[in-house]
Amino acid sequence: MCPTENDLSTVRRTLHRADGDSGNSRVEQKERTRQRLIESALALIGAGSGYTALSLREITREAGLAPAAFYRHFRDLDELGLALVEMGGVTLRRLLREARRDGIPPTDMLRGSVQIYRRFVAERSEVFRFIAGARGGGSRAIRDAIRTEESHFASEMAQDLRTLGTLPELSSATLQMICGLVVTTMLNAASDILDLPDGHIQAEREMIENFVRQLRVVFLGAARWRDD
Amino acid sequence: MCPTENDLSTVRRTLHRADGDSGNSRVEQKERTRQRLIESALALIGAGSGYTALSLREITREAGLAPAAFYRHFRDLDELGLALVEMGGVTLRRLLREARRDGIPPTDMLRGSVQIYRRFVAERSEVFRFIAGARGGGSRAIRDAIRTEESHFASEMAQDLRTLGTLPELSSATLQMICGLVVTTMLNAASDILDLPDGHIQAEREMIENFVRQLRVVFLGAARWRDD
DNA sequence: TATTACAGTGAACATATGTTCACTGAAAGG
DNA sequence: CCTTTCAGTGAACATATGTTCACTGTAATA
Repeated sequence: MCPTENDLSTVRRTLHRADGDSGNSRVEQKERTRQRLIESALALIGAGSGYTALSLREITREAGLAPAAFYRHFRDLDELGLALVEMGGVTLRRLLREARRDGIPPTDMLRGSVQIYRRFVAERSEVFRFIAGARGGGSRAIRDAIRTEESHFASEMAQDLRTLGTLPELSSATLQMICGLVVTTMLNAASDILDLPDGHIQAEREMIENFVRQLRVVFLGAARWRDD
Repeated sequence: MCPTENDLSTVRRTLHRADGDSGNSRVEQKERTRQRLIESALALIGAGSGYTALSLREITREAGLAPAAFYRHFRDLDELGLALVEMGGVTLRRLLREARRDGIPPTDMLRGSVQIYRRFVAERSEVFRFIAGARGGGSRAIRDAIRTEESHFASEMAQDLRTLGTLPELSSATLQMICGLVVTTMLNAASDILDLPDGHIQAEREMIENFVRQLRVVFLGAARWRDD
């Protein structure tokens, strides 16, 4: 009856979050299985099947849940897809952050950035697989969401170039246009890299080299650009 | 009863190929329904559903055939997909041919080419929808086939630039690399154009303008490029 | 402590799918 | 003319899918 008791136990549960992993409250548990669903979807994508080939039952099976449980977290597959898009967005943001933190190699800044990117694509390959697959394939809503995310990424990149003092005479609009070009080139390269027969490091080298050169062309053109 | 009668009718059918459409022989008939299957697939893609969402039964239904008839023409859906890729290839070749025939507008050759391209995308929208959708989404075999087709297209384009005398100081390898960049930019633009909410011609204008500017950056960079 | 909210279950449903098989009818060819 | 070939049929199959519903146990709450 004493009102403090329940408060205390609640608090205890809430505070114990340090040991075990990350909480036991009801909402936390729910959030955790939601994440489990998302990660199961990513795992399946990583295991080969494209996003469009994904089925609700497959995902819940992978997550160890009954099919009906899916509806407690997402209205339909597209909603799960949108969560994946968002996850793709944070991955890209992390990429930028990391590139910023590492600082740009003094001489060959382009090749350096590409190396970081290459590592990122390899490490979070499922995410890039998803984006590459759903960018043209998925439902309308998902394609739009991906486009939005790409655009945000391009803006952030333009902002970074600004702060870095690269291409100082270009207008913001032009910078944005150029970063858009860079982004599509990046995503296209990711898709190519992921489809490389593994082992053939020579083919990978060539592909990366081609990628670097394409970016060089873009920045060469950007430096030459005159707004009017 | 008279033996000539059958022969005559056969001959009549065979020779009459001029009127009606294109023949009645057994192989011709088969080829025609094969085409019907391909076009049904394209129609379904045009009507919204992505290539990966296509089903054998859906296609035969659209074509007015029993599901089992499909196997008389393709081993599985992927084989039909490869036929679609090839069709995409000839579409791109036609694009180049048409651009060549029309001749390049003296002053603004880039904007002119983009206009031709825009028209092509609009007219054969289903083909471009398919390519955009299957480029990242479809099965491994199909993605590879599309990549091959893109590469051929890039080569042919490089060849054209050579004959046209554009960028004369670039090596063939460099030219190929640059055309590769142009091709991915083109396909990306196609996918963007096709997703435009129709009616909004202002949005289309901006999108095309952005596309033109991106290509301008690429060619500006190409002109600046020095092989070493 | 008794009540409520609700994440997850398991069974059932209506529908779709790919693939098989023996078949039919008409064109092709000896 | 008689036989062979073969594109297309229609029914059946095993399997998959999305969605529903009444349910159960347990955490939250009052």
